[in-house]
Order: sequence, then structure tokens, then C-alpha cells
Amino acid sequence: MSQEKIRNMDEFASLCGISRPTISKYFNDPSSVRPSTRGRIEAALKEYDYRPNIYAMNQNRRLTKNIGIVVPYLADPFFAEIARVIERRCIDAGYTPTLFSSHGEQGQENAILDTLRSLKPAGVLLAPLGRASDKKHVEDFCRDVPTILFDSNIEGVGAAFVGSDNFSFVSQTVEYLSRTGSAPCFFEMRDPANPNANKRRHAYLKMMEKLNLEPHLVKIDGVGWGFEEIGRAGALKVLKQGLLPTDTVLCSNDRLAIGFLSACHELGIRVGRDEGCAIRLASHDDHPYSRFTCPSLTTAAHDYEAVSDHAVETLFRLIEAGGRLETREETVFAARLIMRASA
Amino acid sequence: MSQEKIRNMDEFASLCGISRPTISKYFNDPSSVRPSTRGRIEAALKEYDYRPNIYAMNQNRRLTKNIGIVVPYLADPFFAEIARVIERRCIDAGYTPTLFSSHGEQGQENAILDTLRSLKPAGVLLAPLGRASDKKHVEDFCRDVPTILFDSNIEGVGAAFVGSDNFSFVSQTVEYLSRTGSAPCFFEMRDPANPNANKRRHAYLKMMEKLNLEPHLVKIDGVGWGFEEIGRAGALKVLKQGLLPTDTVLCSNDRLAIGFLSACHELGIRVGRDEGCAIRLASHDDHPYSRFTCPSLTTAAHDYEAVSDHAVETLFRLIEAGGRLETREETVFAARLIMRASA
DNA sequence: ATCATTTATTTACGCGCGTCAAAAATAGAT
DNA sequence: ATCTATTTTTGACGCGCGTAAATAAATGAT
Repeated sequence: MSQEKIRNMDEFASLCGISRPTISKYFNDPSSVRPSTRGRIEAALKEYDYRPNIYAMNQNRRLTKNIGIVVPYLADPFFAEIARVIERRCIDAGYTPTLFSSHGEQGQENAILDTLRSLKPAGVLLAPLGRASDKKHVEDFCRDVPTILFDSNIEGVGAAFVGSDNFSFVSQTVEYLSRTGSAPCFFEMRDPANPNANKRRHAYLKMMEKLNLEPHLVKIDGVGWGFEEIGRAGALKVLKQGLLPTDTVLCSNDRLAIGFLSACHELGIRVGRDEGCAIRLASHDDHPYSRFTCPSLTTAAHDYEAVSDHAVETLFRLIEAGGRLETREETVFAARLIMRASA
Repeated sequence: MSQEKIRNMDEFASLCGISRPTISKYFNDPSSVRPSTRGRIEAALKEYDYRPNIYAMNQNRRLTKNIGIVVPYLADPFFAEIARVIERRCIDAGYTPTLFSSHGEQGQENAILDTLRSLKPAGVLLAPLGRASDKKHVEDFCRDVPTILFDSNIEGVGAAFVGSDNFSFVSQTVEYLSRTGSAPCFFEMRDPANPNANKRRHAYLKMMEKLNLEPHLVKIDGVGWGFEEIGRAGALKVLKQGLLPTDTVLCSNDRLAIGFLSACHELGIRVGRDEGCAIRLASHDDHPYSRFTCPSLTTAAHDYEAVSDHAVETLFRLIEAGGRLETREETVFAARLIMRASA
């Protein structure tokens, strides 16, 4: 590796004896130049270690190779995990992903979208806050920037939505629980921030009706994204006051269930399907920690891979199609029931 | 808000009746123009919603307003949390932070540093992988880009290091555990990726010597960043084979402890300081989930705020000083013992 | 060897903004 | 009203690269 520092593409071009426009073409798409030329460029690249100035590149390109990834709450390992997979796919496809977290705040989400707009990204993968989103702001953004929504849907917004089939989640857990013991009540936040929560409640009610069982909704108070603490406080209250209508509980999501388990332990209530357990508990998401809770959580798992892959593939299609899709696509993937110790 | 779309700074300048160089100056530092001028610009800004092209801006500025934040493993909520706080501080100071995760892989860390280099950031806050880092690569990077290391240190690399005082962590837990019951053994990975782990082991050995107690290291196998699973598998093995030398266990970090708790529950071993508990367990970090484990974890907490604040402040000082500090600073903050149910 | 086709070169302009120097305008004090 | 210090304007150049059109060279099949 030669030590000379190359200032710009002109210099690099003369150093490898190729004209600048050809070099420019190469960086835009290495396969667009003749193999022999490409070889010479790549040899010189190893020799001299030159990288084009991304600011100058992006200023003049109508579309950059940037992809924005926005998640509502990165402190939730579920989102961290899905972001990781998506990131990988984007890099492999030659894009430059940038990760943003709204941290559960509308102001942050709006600010991120504004920032993204000026980054002129080729496309954006957005998991919106949901109920807390500034719908108009998101809508305006999606009109200007090719965007795929994932995780939680906003009707009619964005070029497509990729997520999980909430009915598939809930139907499997409800069916399993009621088949193997008493039917579950549904434990959830009174005012859920995430639209999936509402769909899951509806799915629960529908399933219970279908199975000819009496539904019980246990709604707990709390706002924000600290679901574990909300679940814990809610469970403590419900358990102390003996308000739990059944000995089988289905939580809307794993993070609430983690809080529920914490409350049970605090009160000396044993959870699980074994003899001597007072409560069976199940939930949804297959949160990365759900297999380490005590007891480990019976839950319905997202098809992480499928959601990530399909979201990314749809975005690439969208980009190649010039930012518009024929019709707005909605794709949801089924859940996989994971039986562990809690129910 | 007028609907006309402004193409560039020239257009915006004429629209608010101020010359372009003054507008440019304003965007560089709003306080550098006369208050009356600033008022007129900001009024026009609300009227017309113009944002300068960041690519054109950054191309010509020798130093951008970008700040890179690199963490080793974002799926660990500890890092997600600290990243969130740091991000906030940077935004408030008028910078544009970008978050990267190495995902536990050297290749990723190197790639991130390369990307960051071409982003010409004003500064970088880097929590390196540790033992898995390509030391030379990190060193080269730090020579060229103003960088503060945090969380885990690499001797002599970067302009400063900000982290936690591992001795403070371990001395408090060891002292507490041995005062309130039998002395702890130290449960850790055989080959820890993080340098803090080594410091904690040394601190444990030193404290035990000081207290005139016999130290016991329990080293478990496993590689990578899936600490919970490593802790669980290791604990299962140790517990099944009856190799635990004491009834009090001090884990190197909370994530191992989460795995340990999971193993105990699986084996029907009760953990806690109550009557009827076979094992007391404590650890370090005050992981966001440690208060929700069953039982809740007694642990030593990082001073998140102090570490984040001081890291960011040091970076700002470094930036203002033109990228060089007189001497390399190392600052570590003490831990706070948090007594919960597990010990 | 010839010709059609693909690929590379030459030349030149433009992108949006940073920045500089000299000139003009403004503000605040006397 | 006058002067000085500060701020703004004018005019102009450069940054590093995308991109376009015309030309030249290389390729590959006949």
C-alpha cells in the first residue's frame, strides 16, 4: 500500500491511467465497466486506498445509496435485533443504511423524518411509533420519500407494509392455552401505543367467541414504552386485589409478561404448567429475553427473518421501480408457537 | 407556510432580502449574526421552510457537525440506553449524531470506522469491541479522527477514556456479600471479550485477599456476545456437577447473571436472601432488565448519566481544542450498590 | 482485413455551498 | 452630526464529483 494520499478522483484517475468519468462510472456501479478496466481500477484501489468524497457524490446524484432505518424504541432488543438483520441486508446489497430510534417520542420521530428527508435516501424502512405518531407528518414524508412501513401499519401510508399477522399470533396462543387448561384472560395496557396491540385484542375476542368461551380483558394503566414496569405494576395491582378472572393469563406482548412474572415472583405466586403453579402465563413476540425469564415464556414468535427479508426486498423493488408501486402492498407473516415453561 | 419550494441558499437569500454569505454564516452559527438579522432569517425560515443541502455544506466545510457513536452490541439494552443519552446530548449541542453497532464483529467495527472516516465527523465516541477489536485499525482511526473511547478502554488509544471504575463495582458487591453471608465465588467467562471483565476479576481477587477470604473463580466456556445463553449453559453445567464452591455467587455482569438465574429456575434451585434459598446471586452493571428478573438482581450500577455526560463533554472539549488534548485523560466513575432480592 | 458495436476518453458545465477580500452600510457612542 | 467598530453586501473562486455530447479506441464477428 503506497503512502501517497490521493486528494480527488482526478488524481486517482491519472494514477491508474484511466479517465475520471470511467472511474466515476465504476464507483456508481462496478459492473458497468469492462472487466479488464474494472480489474485495473481495483488493483489501483488496493495500491492507493482512495475513497470518493461521499458529500460530493451525493450532492450531484439525484438519488443517493442511503437507506434510512427507523425504529420506535431501540432499547427494546426486539427492534435492535430486527434492525441488525435489516442493516446487514442493505449493506450486502451495496447500500449505506443509517439507523435511527424515535425513543418513543413523537418529536424525535418527526425530527428523524426531517433529517432523513435532507439525506435524500434511496428509500426508508420505517417502523412508526403508532398511535403516538404525527400521522400527517409521516404521511407527508412518505409522499416525498420511497418508504416501506414495517412492524406497525398506518393505513394507506407508505408504499407497502410488512409485518406480522396478529391473528395468527393470538389464535395459536389462545387455542393452545384453552386446549391444555382453562381459557386465558387477556392482559394488556388500557391505552396501547402500538396498533398491533389493538389487533391482538380483537383477535383474542374473536378467538374466544369462536371457541365459545367467555372473554376477559384485563386492562392496566400506564403510558410510554416502559412496558416491563407497566406490566409489573399492573400485575401487582390485579393480583393483590384478586381481580384476575382466570388462572391463565395471555399477555399482549412479552415485555408486559416479563413485568407480570416479576410481580408474581414478588408475591410468591408460582407460574408455570407444573403441579403447584397457581398461574399459567403466555404472550407474544418471542422477545430475545423470553427464553431466559423464570419460568421461560411460552410465546408466539415473529418470523424475524421473513419480515426483515421481505421488507428489504420490497424496498429494493420500490427503489428500482422509481419510488412508486402499482398498488400498496400489505404482507403479514404467521407466527410460530413456542412452548416453554410458563404455560 | 408558503408552498414555494426553495432550491438553494441563493433563492432563500433573496426571499428574505439578505445576502447569501450572511445566510451561510447564520447556518454555521446562528449567534454569529446580529440579533435583528437573525430574527429576519428565522422569520423567513418559518415562512418558507428551507434547509441547506447538507452534502454541499459538508463538502466544503473542513469539519462537519457530525458525531459518530459506535457501540459494540446494540442488542444489549445497556448500550442502547447509553447511546440514547449520548445522542440526546449531541443533538442539544447542535451536532448530528449517527449511531453504529459493531454487532460483536471485528469486521463490522472496522467497516464502521472506515465509513466514519469518510463522513469527516467532528468527533467520535467509540465503545470498542475490546479483545475482539482490530487494535491497529482502531489506533489508525484514532490518529486521524478526534475520538473518545468509552465503556472499554484500549491503553493509549484515543484522546481520552471515560468509563466505570471496575474496582468500585466489585469491591462494593464483594464487601456486601461477605458481610451479609458467606463470601462469593466469581462467575465469569473463561475468555471474556470485554476488558472490563478482566479488571473485575482482578478486583475480585484483590478484595478477597484484602478481606482475608479464599477466592474461587468459576470460569465457564463460550464465545460471542450471547451472554445470557453462555451464563445459562455454564451455570447448568456447574450446578449439575455440584462444582459451585460456595452458596454465594458474584457474576461478572448482569447478562451472565440473567442466564444463571434461568439455569437455577430450570433446576428448581431457589435464589435469594430469604429463608429457603439455596443460592445468593449478585452481579454488576444494573442492566435495564435486572430489576425485572426473578428474583430481582442485586447489582452494582453504572453512573450512566455521569459517564454519558462526561464522555460528551470531553468530546466537545476535544473538538474545540482542534482535535488534540494536552494529555490523554482517563476518567472512571464509581458504582452504586443496588440491593434487590437476589442477594 | 473490415465493419458494427461496445466501451473509454476528452472536454466542459453545473451542483449548492464555504469562504475570502474589498466595499458599503449600520449601530452605538461621543 | 461625527467617528469608530461592527456587521453586511458584493463579487468571485473553488470544492469534488455527476453527467452529457462528441470523439476515439478497443472488441469481436464476419
